[in-house]
Amino acid sequence: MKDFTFEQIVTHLKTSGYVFQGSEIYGGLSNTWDFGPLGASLKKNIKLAWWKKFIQEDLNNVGIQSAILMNPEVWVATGHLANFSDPLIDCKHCKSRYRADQLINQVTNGTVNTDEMKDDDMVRYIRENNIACPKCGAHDFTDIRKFNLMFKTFQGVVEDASSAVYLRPETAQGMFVNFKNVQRTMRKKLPFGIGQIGKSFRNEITPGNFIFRTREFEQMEMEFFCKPGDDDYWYPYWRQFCMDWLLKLGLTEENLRFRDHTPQELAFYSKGTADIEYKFPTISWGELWGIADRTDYDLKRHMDHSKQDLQYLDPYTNEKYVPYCVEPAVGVERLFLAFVCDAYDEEILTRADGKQDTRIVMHLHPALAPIKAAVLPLTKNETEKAKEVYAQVVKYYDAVYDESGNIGKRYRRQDAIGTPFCITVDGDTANDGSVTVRFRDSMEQERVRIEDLKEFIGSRIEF
RNA sequence: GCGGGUGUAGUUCAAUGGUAGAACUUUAGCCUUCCAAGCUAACCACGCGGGUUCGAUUCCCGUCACCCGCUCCA
Repeated sequence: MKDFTFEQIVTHLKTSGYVFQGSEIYGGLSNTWDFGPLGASLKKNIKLAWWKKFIQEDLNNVGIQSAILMNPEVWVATGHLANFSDPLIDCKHCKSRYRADQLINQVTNGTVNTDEMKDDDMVRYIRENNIACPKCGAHDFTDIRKFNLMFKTFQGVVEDASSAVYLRPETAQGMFVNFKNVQRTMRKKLPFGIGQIGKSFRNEITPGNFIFRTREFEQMEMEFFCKPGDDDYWYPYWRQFCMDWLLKLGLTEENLRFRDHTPQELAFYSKGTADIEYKFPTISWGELWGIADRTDYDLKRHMDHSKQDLQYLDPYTNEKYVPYCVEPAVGVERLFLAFVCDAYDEEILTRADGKQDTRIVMHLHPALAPIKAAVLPLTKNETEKAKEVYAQVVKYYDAVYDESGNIGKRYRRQDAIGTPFCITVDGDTANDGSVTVRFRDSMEQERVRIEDLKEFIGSRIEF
């Protein structure tokens, strides 16, 4: 029924104070985006909503905030330092780009084990076996160019190898390396989860689709630890929990689906991985949320490399074991985009004079709306009273005050940015102490006493 | 990174080898007063840097950014 293009929605976000191009006055910087006042508020609300359901309201779970910069050994342990760099080669003839290991695997049908090969070995293998470009058949490849997906920088004043550090490519490792700290200080028994929200950085080869894939992004991840075997219960549990959360916040069911990874797709350490995908306008299905059964892979790797014992002593059975872990990981910007795409609508209205005009409305869940309420004096006679009401409302909720233009225009402005409630102060307000609340979605109105506004709004932004 | 396309006010579109017009938006005022009305003003642009030229927004080169295709994933 709704049929808008991705571009339409992006334009609206850019022109209404949600998202700006990064470093715009300097001509921008590729694939960087800044969040304006509304975008920052929406992001904040998404994160609050996640934290509330996944951490605050869940007896088992706790939240942390770990450092972006970590000891580089962490990335040795996880394999990011070795494997996160793709060995890329280009065909000089037709300019196609391949991953050297995949090219060899493809041509040899996997009979050659590239895992053990170094870059030079692969280049030599390609040359000696006269491997041709699958596209154009030429035998003219560039050397391998390493493309490490981790951002590298230096800590301290000296830029040498010993001071190299990396911006984390995922927040997960902050949870794994703090497993013992959290378990001990919070006196946690299995099962329990550690969650966090924070920025991650990946030097993606191909970012794009607006804020869908960027090199700097924010993740909301949880590592849920349980007894080996119990993951058979918890993996589907969290898989469904994440979906329910999205539905509760108003995403359209038809635009959501699970995509379970096939056995061939699974990372070797994973017992199961499911993506929750969202159907974006124009760009269609894209991954929103990954829920993975990571077994004991990460903790074991860290045990090996750190020489620390990360086993859990089960107080009921006195068994010692390395917990299994289920990880729901979601990108904030992607969620942002999904919520906004789902909420965007243009309605055709017929005006009093018979002319038609278009109302842009963002039907965001009130819990997510960047501005909860706009306080509007009906005429300039009510500005003083309206400012008083505004001062009361803004103590509890994100609110704006607007007195410019006629009342209908001000309603429309709020519709376009997704404000669920407009509070209109009129001539009667001073006498009866009440205001008109106008609803974004239905455009209906209700009279509310000023002292009831806090509860009135509060009960409607709950989810 | 490679190939293809695009680049004029905040937005959507014009025009032009002699430095740009409009609509909507925004701001102020009048009028009206519960759904983008009307009137009067104001503000605002040739992505950036070179070259050719007496003169470049226009032609050429480079660069930057965005969009579409090849890889990855939240």
